Parts: sequence; structure tokens; C-alpha cells
Amino acid sequence: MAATGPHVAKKQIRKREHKRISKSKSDSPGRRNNPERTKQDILTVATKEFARNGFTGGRVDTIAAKTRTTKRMIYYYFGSKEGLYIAVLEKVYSGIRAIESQLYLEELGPEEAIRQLIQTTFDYDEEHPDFIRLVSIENIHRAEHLKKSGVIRELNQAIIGMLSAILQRGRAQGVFRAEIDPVDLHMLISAFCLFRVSNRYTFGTIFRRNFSAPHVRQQHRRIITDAVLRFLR
Amino acid sequence: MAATGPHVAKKQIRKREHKRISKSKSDSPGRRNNPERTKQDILTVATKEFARNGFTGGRVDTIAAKTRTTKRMIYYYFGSKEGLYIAVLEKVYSGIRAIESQLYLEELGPEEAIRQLIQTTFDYDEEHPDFIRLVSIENIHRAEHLKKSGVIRELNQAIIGMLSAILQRGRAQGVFRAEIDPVDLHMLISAFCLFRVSNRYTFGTIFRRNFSAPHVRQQHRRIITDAVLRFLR
Amino acid sequence: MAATGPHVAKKQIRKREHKRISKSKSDSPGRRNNPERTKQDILTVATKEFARNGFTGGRVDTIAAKTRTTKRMIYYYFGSKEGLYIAVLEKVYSGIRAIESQLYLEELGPEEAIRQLIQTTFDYDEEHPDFIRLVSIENIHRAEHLKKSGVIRELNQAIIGMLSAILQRGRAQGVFRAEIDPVDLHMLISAFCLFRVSNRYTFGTIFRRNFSAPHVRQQHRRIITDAVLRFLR
Amino acid sequence: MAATGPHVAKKQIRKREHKRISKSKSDSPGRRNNPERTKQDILTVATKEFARNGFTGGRVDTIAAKTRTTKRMIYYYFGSKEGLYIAVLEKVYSGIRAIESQLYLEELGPEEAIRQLIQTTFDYDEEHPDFIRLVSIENIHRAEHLKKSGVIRELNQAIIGMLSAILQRGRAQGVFRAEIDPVDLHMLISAFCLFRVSNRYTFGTIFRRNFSAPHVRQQHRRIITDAVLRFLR
DNA sequence: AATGAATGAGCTTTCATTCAT
DNA sequence: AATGAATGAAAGCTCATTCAT
Repeated sequence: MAATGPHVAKKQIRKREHKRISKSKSDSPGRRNNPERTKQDILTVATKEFARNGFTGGRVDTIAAKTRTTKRMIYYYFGSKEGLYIAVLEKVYSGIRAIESQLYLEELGPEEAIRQLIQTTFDYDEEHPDFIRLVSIENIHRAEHLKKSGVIRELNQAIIGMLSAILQRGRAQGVFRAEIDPVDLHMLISAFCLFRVSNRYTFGTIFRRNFSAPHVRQQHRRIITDAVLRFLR
Repeated sequence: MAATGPHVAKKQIRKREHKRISKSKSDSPGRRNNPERTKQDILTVATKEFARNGFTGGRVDTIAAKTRTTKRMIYYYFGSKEGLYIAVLEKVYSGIRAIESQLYLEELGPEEAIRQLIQTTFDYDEEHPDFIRLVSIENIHRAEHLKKSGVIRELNQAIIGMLSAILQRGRAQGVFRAEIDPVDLHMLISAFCLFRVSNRYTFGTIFRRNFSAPHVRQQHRRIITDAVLRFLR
Repeated sequence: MAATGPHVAKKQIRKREHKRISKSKSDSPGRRNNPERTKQDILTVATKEFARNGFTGGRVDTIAAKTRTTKRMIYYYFGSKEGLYIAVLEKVYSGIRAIESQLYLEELGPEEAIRQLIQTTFDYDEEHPDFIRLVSIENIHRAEHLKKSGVIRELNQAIIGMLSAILQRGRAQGVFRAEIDPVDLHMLISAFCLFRVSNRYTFGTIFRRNFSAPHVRQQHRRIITDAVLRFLR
Repeated sequence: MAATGPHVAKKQIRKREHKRISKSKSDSPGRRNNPERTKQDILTVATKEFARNGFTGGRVDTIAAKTRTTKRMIYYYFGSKEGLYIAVLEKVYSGIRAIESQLYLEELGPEEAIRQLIQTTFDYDEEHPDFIRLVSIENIHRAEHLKKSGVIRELNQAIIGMLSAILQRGRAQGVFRAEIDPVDLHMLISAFCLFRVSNRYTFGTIFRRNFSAPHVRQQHRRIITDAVLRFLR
């Protein structure tokens, strides 16, 4: 074992050189040295792939092919297909939270606050079908992946606090009736807003409705707002 | 190493024996000679498998293994994995139609008819999670399989006719307000009833609600009935 | 769902035809229709591969390439790499058993019987280095695969019975001393015969002995026979 | 999602912190600046890993994870997986030599010297299964790595010289018979002592013997001592 | 002297489907 | 009418090693 010094390589037989043709510094300045960007790149592509084809149907190969990186890097950064999928879930769930936290509903009257909240939820769901699809997919999987993420659970508690405050103010002002559970209210709103997006394919096919049409959207927005406010009064 | 057959992973099934036992057609009327029963057997198993794991996640091998028949027979009778899946969809969609057609709501007052309809829908969804799951799964697939089935579209039109009649009677009696579209009303009801079942995993995980608990179920039934009736008045 | 009849295929889009060029009956009469031969073919190749490179180092691809069949068939017949490996173990262990069972030592005097047994063991080990290697490999794996095979354990019990009988006769005739455990005796013999083969590479390298040389082999045979008989007297 | 680093599967190791803590060389004498200690650390971990899983089965990643250092350092100090493995071999082979060189058998009578030597070998093998396993592993690899190490060959010659001297003395005193080759004698002893350890898994599984049991150990020690001495007389 | 970041190549296994009678 | 045997294609994942400073 002789001295302590570092190992001096003896063999230099490599067999992979052929593919490494052009690797000058100016070539691809975006890839190396910017791991965060690479991760975000993967995440964006993966979100689409999983939203489109589900967890089982989503292909790691397909994701890699649409990325600046290779399949190997997906495993380097996310460990497994499931690890990547969970990261996607965390990303999309944090998106809706970010919106909700910027509503500033305290300054509005109770009815107006509810109205605002419903419309924000409604529009967000309409404009983020990938999020809705991922939630559906995760429900098909009995939330087994979501359960593994400690992050998500904490993310979405804020909305209940907000609803609770609005309900209390409404009761104090005599405009809302008593004993409405905020979680149930959240469900009543979510159910409708989500259903429009998540079930539009079967519902639309069977009843020949195109939910993307602007006037349908307007009408649905009015319906859910109307139904909820009448329910609360 | 025994016989020559292929590797059998988990269970050592009968299969190979019957060759010796039932040589002539008249011998065992159980399996052979009863194609309809075999088809139903396959369909029942497939419904569970697809509901549990989705279309992509569902395995033809798994279905075959849980059946009295072999994998080959699935292809013989249903042509492909998709053919089997569509047959499953047709079966479960015809189930809810059967229920709805036996309601006899014409004899009830408008409010009572709506109440009855909601509760039936609510209970049916609660008790048939496999149906709800298959609808969700089909939506993930953008209803591409459902569209290939001419049968289903016709199945679920009846409910709209029924709602339309009730609304008309309600308007005539002055208990319901005008200009409520029956399809929208169906959606308002369906959204809530379905959501409770389809999204119980993510919603339940995040907000720590157990939707299976009897008192939660009772409360939800009251909420949707209440919300719809107030909306209609 | 219409009638009961079998499915009539609608799409016939296939994309793999190109490779299936010549598949006339006369082409390869050995492959199809003869699963047992195919299995044996795989087993023979796998024995060499695993003996050469170990369980971890052995490659399923390599085995498949050297076979008349494809990699897929290995999984069809043996279920997994481990399944194949265990089948190999069972095959080679049954080989030595077969030899031992044909010795007919009862007709010989005790000393002569022992002498015969040792020489048979010695020669078998010398001539079947693959078997010895597989045993070594299995020991590196702490016999975890061997334990999964119910067959092997029963295979090698016969030798103990034989040794026991010889020892008893020897004691009765007064040529062997008392209280020799047959399992220990089997180990004394096996240890030497096996070691020559299993450790010839390190031992040979360090002490510069070539165990394959005929005169070395003769000498070793004399040594172990001599040592055992002196031990028994 | 926190920081940018790669996916870490099982444990969240320190690593990244030390950069901030020990900036100057004088700061923390623990890790940096002590290459010999780092090398020994790697070597100790690698010995276990290779002994447990073989050369092919041993994982560079696993070794690195259990070390104070990173995977990169293994390559820095040992050049390759094989380089590290050879270093391990050299380490363990030098261990047995060290023991043997401290026996001082010249002062004992020939029989007693042999007795002593056998028991030392027996106990050393019993207590150093990792060494035995590495020897087996190296034999599986046909000693291809050992051959690359010039060191080892010289290490283990001493034992032959010692045996030779004892045999000569024994012959001179008339207690040992003539014409016993010291290398063969070494093999007779080694075979048994090694076999007990190297083949205990398969032998133990098939014949249901637990070689770790104290009374079995005692009996085996008696057997090999007895057999060898009777062989020499 | 020392190291964080990246990776090409290849591994085992699975899946829906067809062949051939 | 019914079926045992066979399979191409691709999926997820791992491994020792080098890049670039």
C-alpha cells in the first residue's frame, strides 16, 4: 500500500468517447452548472406528462426526452418515478395555496368575501386543468403518494382558517346562519368547481355540453355563487 | 422441476387438470359450454381490477388469474384490453340508469321529488365507489373509451327528462323559480355526491375528515339537499 | 353488449412484422413445440454463466444470447433470474446425488467402501468445477437461494445414510474405532476434495501449485484416502 | 423541495456542512489533512462490504455512504473499485501472516508444534469469517485480482517454511513419517479449517448442523488435530 | 489536495398480444 | 368453439466512473 498519496490511474481505456463530440463551454450554457434550473425543467415536463397520462401511464423516458437532460438525471435528482411524481404534486398543490394566500378577504364584507373566494377558486380550477387532473389521479391511487409528502398537508390548511373567519363575521353581522362547518363549506364550493373540470369529458360526452364555452362558464359561475350564498343565508 | 409448463408465480391453479376430467362436452357443464357465464365472470373481475387500478394500471394477467378462465379467453370474447374495459364501462353505467328508472317521482310533489332524487343519487354514489372510480378514470382518459361506446350515451338521458318534468311542475306550482336548466341542476347534485366519493382520499387526507363515518354522511346528505332546494326556490 | 359470440377483431394494425421473416415449419424444428428441450437448453447455458460469473455477475442477457430462445422465454419458464438460478442449483445438486446413489458400497468391505467413496467424491469434484463453484457462490450468498428450494435438502441426505452403514459395519468388524459421526466424516472428506477445486486459484497462485497436473492429483487422492482411513482406524 | 442537491435515498448525511466550518487547514484536524485516516476508514468499510456481497455485488455507493468521505474520494485514493478491492485483499491477507509469524513453534516438540499450528489456524478462521469469505470470493474470480498484487504472494510463504522445519524435526526424532510435502500438509489443515467457515451455509442447511455451536466447534477442532497427527505418524 | 455534479451503458422485469392448432 | 404456448417491445432503475474546477 506504500505511501499515502492519491491513486495514480494506470489504465485509461474508455469506450464512450464517441458520443462526447462537442462539449466546448459555449455550447450549452444552460445545462451544466445550473442544477436548480434543470430540476425545474424536469418538473415542468413531468407535470404535463403525469397530468396527461397518470402516474402509471406517465413514462420516465418520455419526460426525459422532452427535457434538456437525460433520464439518468431524473433519478439523480428525484430518486424514482414516484419521487418525481410526489415533487410534481407538491408543486401543483403549492400553486393554489399561493393564490389563496393573496386574496386579502378580511377587508371585504362577508358575502362579498365568499363571492370573491368562489370566483377565485372557480377560475383557478378552470385555468389549471392539469392540477385538477393530478388531484383526480391521486384519488385513483387512494392518495398513497400524497400521504408520503409531509409538505402538502400543511399547505392547504389556510383556506379553512379563512373560511372560518368569514363565517364568523357573517354570523356576527347577522347575514349568515349559524352552524355551518367551514370544511363542509369548502367542500360544497370545491365539489362544483372541480367537477366542472374533472368530469367534463364524461359529463360533456353524455349530455353534450361544452364546458369550455364562455357562456356556459359564466352561467356555472353564477350557479355556484348563487347556490352557496343562498345556502349560507 | 417437474412438468414443462411455464412459470406460475403466485397460485397453483387448477386449469391443467380439467383436460383429463372433462373430455367430452357433456361431462362438466360448469365451465365449457357456458360462454355467457364465462363472460360475466370475466366482466365482474375486470370491473374490480379496473376500478382499483385504472385502465393503464389494470392488468390483463391479474384479471385472468382471478377468473375461472384463461387470459386467452379474454381476447377471444372481448378482443382487447380496451374492449373489455369498454364492456365494463357499459355495465356500470347501465346500473345507475336502472336505479333512476325505478324512482316514480311523478307521484310526488316537486320538492319531495327533488329530495328523493338527491338522496337516491347520494346513496347510490356512496354505495358504488367502483362506479365513481371508473367515471373518474374515464375522465382521466378524456372519455376516449366511452366515446367509442354508442350504448352509454343513450343510457343516461332519462335523468334529464325527469328533472325537466319536476322543474316544470315546480314552476307551475310557484315553488321553484324560473330558468333553471335541468342539466345544470343535475350537475349541481352530481358534483357534490360524486366529489364526496371520488375525492375522499385527497380531501380526507388534507383536512382529516373520514367521509365513511355515519354522522358525516348524514350531515352531507342534509347539506346537499338543503343547498339544492334553497337554490331552486 | 349484444349477443354472446366471440369478439370479432376490428383493428389489425401490427408493427412488428418485419422481423418475422422466415417462419416456415422446416426452419427451426427444435424450438417451438419442444418446451422441455428449450428449458434444458436454457438451464445448460445458465449453469455455465452462473458458475463463471456468480449470481450477481451472471447476466440474463448473456444467457439468452447463447440460447436458442429469447430473454423473454427465460422469464416465461423460470419467472425470474433467481428462479433460474435456483433451478440451476437443483440441477447440479441432483447430479452428485445421482452418482452417489449408484455406488453399491454394501458389497464391499468397510475400508474398501470408504476408499471407493472418497475416490468417487474426489473425482467428481475434480471433474465438475462448475458444481463446486456454484456451491461456493451459494455460500457467499449465505445459502439464501438454496434455502428456498425444498428439493435440494432431501437430495443429499442419502450420503449420510451410506456413511453411517459403512461405519457401523466397520465397528462391528473391529476395523474402525467407535464414535465417529457420519456427518463429521462426510465433512472431513468433502472439505479436502472441495478445497482442491474451490480454492485452487488463490492457493495455487500463492504456493505456485498447479492442481490440474496429473501427478498432483494422484498425490492428493492418496493423501485424503490415507488421512481418512488412518483417522477411522 | 428545499435545496438543489441530488436525491439522497436513506440518510441525510453531514457532508455539506463542513465546508463552512473548517475553512482554514488548522481549523478541524478531524477529517481534512488526515488522508491516512480517511484511507483506513474507507478500507474498513470496504472490507465489510466486499466480504458481505462479493466483488461484483459490493457497491461503491454503499461503501461511500458508510464512510466519513464521499464516493469521489474512493476514486481519488484507490483509482477504481478494483483498486479498492485489491487493497482490501492485501489488508486481510497480511492479517493472517501477522498471526503466523508470532507463533514461535521452534521451542515446541514436533507434535505439539503441529497441534498449536492447527489450533491457531482453526481459531483464526473461525473468528475471521470475512477473511475466509474474501478468499472464497477471490477464488470465484479465479484470483484475477490477487494476481495483480505483488504484495500478497510474498506474504504467505512463511507458513511453508515453518511447516517444513517442523516436519524435518519430526522426521529426525522419528515421530513423523518421511515424505510429507509441507504444502500438502498446509492444504490438509487449511481445507478443513476453511471449509467449516466457507461452506457452513450450504452444508449447514443441507445437514442441519450449526457450526457456531461451541460443542460442534470443540469436536471439529479435535477431529482435524487427530486426523492430521495420525496422518503424520 | 480535494470534490460536487453529472452520466453512458446496461440491467432485470413486465405487458398486452398473437401464433398455431 | 376454444386454447396452450410463445413473444417483441419497452419500462423503471442501477452502476462504476468521469467532468470540471
